[in-house]
Amino acid sequence: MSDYNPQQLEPKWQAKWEETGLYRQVIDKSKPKHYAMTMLPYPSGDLHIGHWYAMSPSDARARFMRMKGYNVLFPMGFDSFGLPAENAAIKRNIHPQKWTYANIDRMRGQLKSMGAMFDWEREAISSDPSYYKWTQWFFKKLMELGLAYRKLSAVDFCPTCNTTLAREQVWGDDRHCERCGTPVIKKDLEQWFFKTTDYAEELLDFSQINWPERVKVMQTNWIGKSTGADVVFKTEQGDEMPIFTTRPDTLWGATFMVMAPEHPLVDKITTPEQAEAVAAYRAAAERMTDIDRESAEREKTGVFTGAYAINPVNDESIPIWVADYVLMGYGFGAIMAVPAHDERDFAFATQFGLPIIEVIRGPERSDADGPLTEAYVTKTEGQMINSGQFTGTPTAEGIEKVTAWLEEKGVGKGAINYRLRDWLISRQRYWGAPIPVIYCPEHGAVPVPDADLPVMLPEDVEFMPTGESPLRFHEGFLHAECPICGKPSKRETDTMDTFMCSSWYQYRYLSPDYDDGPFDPEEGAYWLPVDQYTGGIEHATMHLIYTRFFTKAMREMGLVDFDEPMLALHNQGMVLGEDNEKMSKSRGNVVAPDDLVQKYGADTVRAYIMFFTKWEQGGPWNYDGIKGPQRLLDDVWAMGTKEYVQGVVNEKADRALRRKTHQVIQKVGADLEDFSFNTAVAAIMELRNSILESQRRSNVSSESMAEAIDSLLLLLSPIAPHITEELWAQRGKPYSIHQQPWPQWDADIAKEDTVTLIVQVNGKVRDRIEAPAGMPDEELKALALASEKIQKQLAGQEPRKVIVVKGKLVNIVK
RNA sequence: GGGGCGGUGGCGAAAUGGCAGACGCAGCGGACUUAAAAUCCGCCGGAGUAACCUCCGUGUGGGUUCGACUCCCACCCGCCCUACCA
Repeated sequence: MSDYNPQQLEPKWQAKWEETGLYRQVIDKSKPKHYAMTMLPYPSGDLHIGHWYAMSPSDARARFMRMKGYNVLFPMGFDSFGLPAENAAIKRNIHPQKWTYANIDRMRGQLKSMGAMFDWEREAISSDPSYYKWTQWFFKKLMELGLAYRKLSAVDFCPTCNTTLAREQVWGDDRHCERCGTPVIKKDLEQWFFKTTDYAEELLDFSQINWPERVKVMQTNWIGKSTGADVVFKTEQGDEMPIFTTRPDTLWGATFMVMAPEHPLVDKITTPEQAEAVAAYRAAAERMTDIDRESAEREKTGVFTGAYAINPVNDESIPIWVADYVLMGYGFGAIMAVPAHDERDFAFATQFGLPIIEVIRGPERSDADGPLTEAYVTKTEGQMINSGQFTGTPTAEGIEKVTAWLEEKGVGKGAINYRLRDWLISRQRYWGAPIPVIYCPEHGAVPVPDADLPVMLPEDVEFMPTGESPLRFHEGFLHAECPICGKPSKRETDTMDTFMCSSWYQYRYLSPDYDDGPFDPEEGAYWLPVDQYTGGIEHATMHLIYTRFFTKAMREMGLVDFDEPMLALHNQGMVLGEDNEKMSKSRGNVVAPDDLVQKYGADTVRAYIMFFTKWEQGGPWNYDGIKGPQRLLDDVWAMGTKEYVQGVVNEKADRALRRKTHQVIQKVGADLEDFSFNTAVAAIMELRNSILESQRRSNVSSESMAEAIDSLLLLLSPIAPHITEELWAQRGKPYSIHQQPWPQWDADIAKEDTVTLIVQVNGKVRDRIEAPAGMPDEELKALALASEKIQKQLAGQEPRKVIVVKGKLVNIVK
């Protein structure tokens, strides 16, 4: 028997798998398909332990499904456009392309060392012209559908990355850039957007997908649906001033109006006396960052415009103020303020001495209580007061009745608002897919004809952090002819958000070389949609919303006939450093998978990753802990290579080993089914322990021993694919273990023949009695009552009640 | 402020409302060894006890139940998301 040497046998089997095309995944209509996908990496340079943590359990799951009889597609690729490549170019004078593709080569090699079942012939690389041609084609299709448009607006801009960002890419309470952490600033720019808001309602519908509750909640909050009414106020001069409110029942309590500083009507309505103050306030608001503006703790600021609006429900004149707590980007950028029933309005009214009129009253309050000390905001309790003919109406009913009445009067209507914003996809960077548009002085924004796709990224550009795309300074790229009239025109020099590339990669995997469309429809008809997606929670409101939007848009394009891209989703957690902190080079707590593979072999690393914590939970790495799985594989190697010498067979021991074997087959299958990798490995360890004991005692038959070992190898093969393949071969079994069916378990063999009956008195365990399995409840009860210990507990008392839990437990209530 | 997730031995963790701590790491004792590592055997939540055993124990306090780590309510702590969205 030679020693277990993963460094030698892992590359050997990886080569054999490649040579024999073991993981080539092609259409096979005789089997049910299973499209499994794990989020693709950005080629940052090195595969880190987080990639292993995300990918190797996904691989084990895909392998398990394959053994269960599915034809499994499990592809891999690279999300290879993006800022780090360009930053490397600026810092170290390496071309982004060179940097990216060197990293891809390196990481592909590292991925192969993992021994995953990726079909590399389906590899998709988003920065390949053959890929981004179709990213550009999608852009054009979205334009055709009216789902892409260009708009001048105040957008989020990262001064470090020198580019605009989508709303989803601005994070945290200080509103920083998702990539580099710099607080963003606002800039007025003309940018391309996708109309994700067109699908807001559909995106709230999760009925067709089995996704984690957490992700659904995050997306739901992000989309932020509010139901209420649009109400048209008029200024005294007669300008219409629509507002959105979720509380039309509080209209009678509106004591002032507030407009966002950017509101277009501000200039028009401001009186000459107030003009200076308003102009100063607007200028100050403009200079302020979003952090200042959106800090909820900050005291409310604002300025009176001198103008008044007419409340359509009672014709009262109320002052119009400008304040930055009202945001231009939501609703109409103007609100009616009801200080009695809105915390923000209450704070503002208090600050500026504006009147507070109560129009909703709960049962616990009366006039004797004096003025309100805080806003009363309940939507479910209370009834309307001081509200004309609606006085006395309960709140919930009031909302409906007032809305209907507004509609009747023609001054408002029921309305829904979403917090979701359209997706800003323009980036002022080089290393991305160019937006395929030419600006003609006569025809405006003209899409590049299909025949001219892809719009190639030129290689010879200057990398300077100017805040504008380097493409703008590339004369050859910039100048083009209008596709319609041929007049000298200029190309769009912004590139697309890389989330655009990753919104459709699951389709490109199907046929990465296909050139008649984004994917081969034949492949699509078989494999789509993705059955099981896995990845980190951090993409809940970015990638996972974008890709859902994209699939819905692709449905409009007639490319797919389903509504959701990924039917099931499972999120893994995050591996932390040994110090329980997020891994980072500066903290020096980074775990290097290459070193671990070098030292222990990929199988041990995989097994430990799956064993050390609940997958969705994650947690700190522990270098000592890996010894557990290491010993497991050492033991497996020993039992797989050593000849078992059968001694005197003990029937009971023999049955016990077979029972354990079948119990573990059942357990591991169920655990892998629901991503419970840690308990699956633990169950395999239990089987290992039983086998070792049986070997020590030599008291089981060779057949039972062989069954146990062969089963263990099969159960372990999705987790540790190399060692199991090697031992399978050494045991004279046919290549490959990974093509074997998942072992069957037999309920009769798995069944215990005795049970430990737990006897409780008043819920406390007082005795344990060995009893034959399958004893009727009545007999169990008798057995329990006959127990000496129980008799002592009862001390002659008659039990008040006896509860028998089928075949398991008797609880005697004194 | 709002929403979500979590809190179990020294550590990572297990437990369809039914024996809390499976499985593993570390530790302790022993065997082997000149010695160490590796390996093997045993112990391993706390308190008491020579021992059999007994009592206590799943963040805290209540509740439901014959029975609660598990369900309900309130609170404390940690992490994540969100944050003047009218």
